[in-house]
Amino acid sequence: MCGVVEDADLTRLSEMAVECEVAAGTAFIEEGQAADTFFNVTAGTARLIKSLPDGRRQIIGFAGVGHFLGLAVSDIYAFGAEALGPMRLCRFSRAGLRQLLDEFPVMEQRLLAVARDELVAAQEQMLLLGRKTARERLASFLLAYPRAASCPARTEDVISLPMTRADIADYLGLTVETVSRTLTRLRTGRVIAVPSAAMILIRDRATLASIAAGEV
Amino acid sequence: MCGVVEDADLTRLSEMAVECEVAAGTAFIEEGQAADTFFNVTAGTARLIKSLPDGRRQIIGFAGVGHFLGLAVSDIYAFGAEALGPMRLCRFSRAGLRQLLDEFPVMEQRLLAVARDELVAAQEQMLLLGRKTARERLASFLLAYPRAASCPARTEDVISLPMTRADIADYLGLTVETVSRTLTRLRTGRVIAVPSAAMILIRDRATLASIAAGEV
DNA sequence: TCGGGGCATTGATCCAGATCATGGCGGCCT
DNA sequence: AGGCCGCCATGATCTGGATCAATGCCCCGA
Repeated sequence: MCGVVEDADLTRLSEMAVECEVAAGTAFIEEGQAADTFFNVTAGTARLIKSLPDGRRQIIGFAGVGHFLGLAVSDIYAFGAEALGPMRLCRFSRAGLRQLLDEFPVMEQRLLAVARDELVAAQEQMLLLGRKTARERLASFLLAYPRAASCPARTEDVISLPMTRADIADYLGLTVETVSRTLTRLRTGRVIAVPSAAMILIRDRATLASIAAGEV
Repeated sequence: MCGVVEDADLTRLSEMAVECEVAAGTAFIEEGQAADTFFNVTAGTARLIKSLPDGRRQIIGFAGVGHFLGLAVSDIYAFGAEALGPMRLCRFSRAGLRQLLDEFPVMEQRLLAVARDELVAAQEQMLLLGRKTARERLASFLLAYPRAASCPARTEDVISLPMTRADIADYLGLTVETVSRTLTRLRTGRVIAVPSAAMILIRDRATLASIAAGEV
């Protein structure tokens, strides 16, 4: 689970934290390992991954600045986390969380609100993964990602993607090839522009929204 | 969002509730409508549905006895709910919830725990919908459904299904035909038995678990 | 400036599961 | 008891996206 808290609490939190940096690509949470610590992202973005034994992987989300990671339900991490690029993290013990929650009861409400938001997002993603076409998935992603990411793009219609095509594919339940082809078709259809691989411009938001909703 | 609370709170809750019955098939929560009330299931099971404009639907979960429904994040229901069979419900105003939470601060913690459990389940379902084959999806469903449902089957290996094949299909992101064929193959392979359409026996749990994990 | 390695794109072919079509069964209502 | 209707099973065919296979491009380091 991950989420955002207010600055006031973050200050108090930081007193209990150990700051650390991780290099690009580092897997700093491993699915199935003992969940003794949790993290707050202070710089960079992580991909959150669930895997099958044969290597198939599903990215269940991306965690940007401010998000909490590793607040597992059980004693074991339900998913892994890997740095998309260089990251900065604050590391806490789970005991520290209990202490903080006792100190700031309002935190409980905040965590609940965050969990609900994530649940809503997860339910939307189930609809996407279960019933949408590749084209609809990409359109939905391009519309929803900027909101989900903590650092929105420079303008409304410029999307800066810190992840690779393979990550997008694993997030949308597709293959790299299909993501690439589908983006090309959206580009050909003048719905988006792709000045560089990591940057996408929305040229026709209304059409993109229609596609995302399955109306085209 | 839905979940289970303790008897003590349920007693207090019931003082604020309006009991009501709904017939099989009734859509008692409509996706997109104003979320002014919420419900607690006291008998029966509901399917929770998200739909696309053209009629495609994804069932995001099943809510059995004890589950809360309609605790929307926004003022609008994020998904609909329909009775699988005749149901009994307790109806509350959202104002009543605020009142209850103030009265029992511990409720907040409970709701958080419930939301987390559902989030974990939702993430597991994302892996299923994004990356598993039809066979793996059915195996996972047969193993996970009895735990998710509040009323477990008579014995460990007997699963009683209150929903149709179409519901299972919409839950697993498949078609009715694929669900039917896949169950037939599992039956032929002696992994399960299907004495009647609504009842499934697990004959080889170990194999079913291997299939669900993607090892076969 | 050049070379190499990791992305990304694009093309050709394949296949799991969707779609289309039919028949059978079981429960329920009259 | 009979008939009807909704659900389930199964067969035939189709197809969106996966898989297999090159090639291109960009960035970075020496």
